[in-house]
Amino acid sequence: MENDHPCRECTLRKSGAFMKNSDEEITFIQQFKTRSIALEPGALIIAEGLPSEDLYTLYSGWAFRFKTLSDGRRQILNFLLPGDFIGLQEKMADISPHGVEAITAVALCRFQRSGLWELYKNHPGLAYDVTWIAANQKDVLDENLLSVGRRNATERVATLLIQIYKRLKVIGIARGQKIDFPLTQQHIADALGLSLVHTNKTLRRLTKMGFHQIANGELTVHNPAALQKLADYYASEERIRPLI
Amino acid sequence: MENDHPCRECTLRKSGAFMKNSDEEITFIQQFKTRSIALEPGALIIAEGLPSEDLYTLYSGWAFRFKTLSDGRRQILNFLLPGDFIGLQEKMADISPHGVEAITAVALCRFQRSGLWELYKNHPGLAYDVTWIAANQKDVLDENLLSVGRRNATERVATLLIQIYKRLKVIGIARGQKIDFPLTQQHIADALGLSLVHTNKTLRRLTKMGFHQIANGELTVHNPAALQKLADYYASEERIRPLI
DNA sequence: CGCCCGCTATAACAAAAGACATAGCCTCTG
DNA sequence: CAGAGGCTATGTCTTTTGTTATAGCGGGCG
Repeated sequence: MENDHPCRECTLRKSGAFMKNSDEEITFIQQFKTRSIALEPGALIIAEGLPSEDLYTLYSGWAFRFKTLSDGRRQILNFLLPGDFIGLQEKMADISPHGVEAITAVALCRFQRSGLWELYKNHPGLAYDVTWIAANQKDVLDENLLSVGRRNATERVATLLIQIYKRLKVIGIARGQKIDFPLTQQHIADALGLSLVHTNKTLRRLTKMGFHQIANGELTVHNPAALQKLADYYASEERIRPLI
Repeated sequence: MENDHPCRECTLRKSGAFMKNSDEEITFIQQFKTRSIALEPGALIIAEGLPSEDLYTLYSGWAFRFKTLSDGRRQILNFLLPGDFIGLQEKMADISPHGVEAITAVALCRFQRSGLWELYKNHPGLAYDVTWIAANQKDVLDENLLSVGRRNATERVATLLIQIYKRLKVIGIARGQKIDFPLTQQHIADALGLSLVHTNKTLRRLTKMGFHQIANGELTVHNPAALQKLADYYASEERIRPLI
């Protein structure tokens, strides 16, 4: 499996959504990367409460981070899309305080834990990028916390749809107003702190009002601007970000 | 105001809750620090949606990060206690996606924006610490998102009380089962995604059940273990963490 | 080919949380 | 020292969300 996806050829890198790295940095990232991994839909990438040795970049597919309460209630913390970095906090704390699960089939670039320190010592630019990524993930969580804490069900669902739509658009895997959409209503409910039934009703309502349509694993957003207004969602535009 | 709190003498550093730094690192931090700032209760430290130039460490007092929707609904993202680093994400994105407000009188150590790059270039250990801090803040947000998304009102309030109690205990400013507690019920409501009235009723219920008492700006936790169980809150122990 | 299972859909009812109204207490201030 | 304003407290009623039950659709598999 080695070098099946050389970083220099990385299609994500070529999408224009990510910052350019120097040749030297790409060489280091390539060497830092130990292998590629392919996993089935539903596979557990990191188990909640267990030590986790590795760092990953999600190369393709969808995944999510989650936490559960002892009686099984589950909260999805955020969705992971291509280009997202996985495992930062686990790296820092030995035991992962949350799990990570694949939604679709996913491809991951795996990095060795020990290489991180060398990255900090010899590649301050990349080190800065890692912090950038961590801070960015925090912003995403802030936005989710605002949704779950203060938006009603309709606004929450609208926010989720528009957020994902925009994230996919930036990395260039949207097709006009259509995107791939592998989430089940249960995923959406768990991410928004709603029950499955109420999520279903809310989605139906939005569809009836003409905002969107979900069919055959595809989401169509008919009027992104209107949806955004309904959601009261005006986060700053997705910016060009680092890719490790 | 310069050097009114020399880092080498920092009482936080001496509390044992934070990682030791080398002499050289402390010298750098001292030089990185431009001044100390004292603010009144209620002061706005960082405005939502405005550029923010600076980085801070909260030296004493309480503050909180927040976001608001356009109609005024406010979500408190997390509370900031002594030793917490402020401004990481703002640094990364020029415009702060959230505000920071003082609850009590606060003292802040201010750092110059430009120094951060030098920190990454010449002090990889400290750079690593900065990432550690960002990742840790993410874990705190994860926990809050779990609360707001999946815990009921009683569990949420219990979680908040026990969390703050433990955080203050670690930095050595608890007095047995008592801690200073400057939060109003409105702060608690805004942090937990509840209405003020419902927060009040929930707090009363917990007090009547004998779990805690709030009076004269002090919180007494009568039975931390029982409260923790009620909250279904079993986050890993607070660990020794870096201090910049 | 038929059955099971995962997912969506919907109705009826229950519970949790929110909204509104009102009151009391305390501190600050003119 | 009287009034205003911030905070806590509590009752009543409304709304939102959750729960339980049931049904249908479609794909995968024995």
